[in-house]
Amino acid sequence: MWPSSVTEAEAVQESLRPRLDLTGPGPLRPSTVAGVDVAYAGDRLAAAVVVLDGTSLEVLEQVTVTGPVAFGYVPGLLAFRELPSLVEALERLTLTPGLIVCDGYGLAHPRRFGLACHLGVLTGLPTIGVGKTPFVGTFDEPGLPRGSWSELRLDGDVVGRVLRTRDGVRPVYVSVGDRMDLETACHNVLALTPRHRLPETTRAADRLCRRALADSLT
DNA sequence: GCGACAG
DNA sequence: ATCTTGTCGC
Repeated sequence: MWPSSVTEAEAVQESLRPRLDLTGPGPLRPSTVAGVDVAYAGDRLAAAVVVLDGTSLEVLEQVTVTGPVAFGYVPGLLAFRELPSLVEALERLTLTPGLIVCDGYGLAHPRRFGLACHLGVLTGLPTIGVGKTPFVGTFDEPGLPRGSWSELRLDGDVVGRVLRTRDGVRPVYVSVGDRMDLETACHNVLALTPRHRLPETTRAADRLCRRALADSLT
C-alpha cells in the first residue's frame, strides 16, 4: 500500500521514523558502498544503483530499473517518488553494500525522515544523505579548505553538516539516514570525494540512470 | 497570509 | 529533476 496523497505520505513518514536506529557509530569506510539515483523524462523514470569498492572506488556491480513515475514531486516527500524503483534495483543486487549514499537528505528533513532515512528503514542498511543544494535548516558558510564544515541546524537540533569536499567549491549538505552517525558520515563522504565535489557513488549512479533512461526511450 | 522548498 | 550556449578554469 503506497500513499496516494500528501496527508497519507506524511503519516507514513511519522510511523516509520521510530524504526530508525540512531544509536552507536556507523561503519567507517565499509568495503563496499552503493550510490543510488533516478533520472526523469516526462512520466517515465530510470533508477540506478552502483556498488563501488570502498577502497579503490572501482565499480563492482550495477543495476538499473525503468518504470512510470508514481508520485509527483512534493518537497519533503521525495522518497515516495524515488523509492519504489530504487528498492527494486537494490533487490536485484547480488552484493549487499555496507553503506548506501543517497542523493538528497536524511534527518535534515521537516519531519526528520528524508529519503536516506526511508531507504535505510526499508533495506536495513546504513545510509547517508548528501544534498547538493540547501533544503531545510540554517548554517554558516564553512571554511574554504576541503574538509571544513559547519553545523546544519533545524529548530534547536543539529541535523547535519555543510561540508566542503573541494577547496573553494560549493559545499554539500550531509545528514544521517539510518544506522549511521554524522561524524562517520562526513568521513565517508570525504573518502568518496578524492577529486570531485560529489561522491563517486552519486556520480556513477547519476551517469548510469541517465544512460538507462535514454536507452529506455529508444 | 506569503514565500520557500532535496530531486 | 529537466529545459538550454557559451565560457572560465583545473
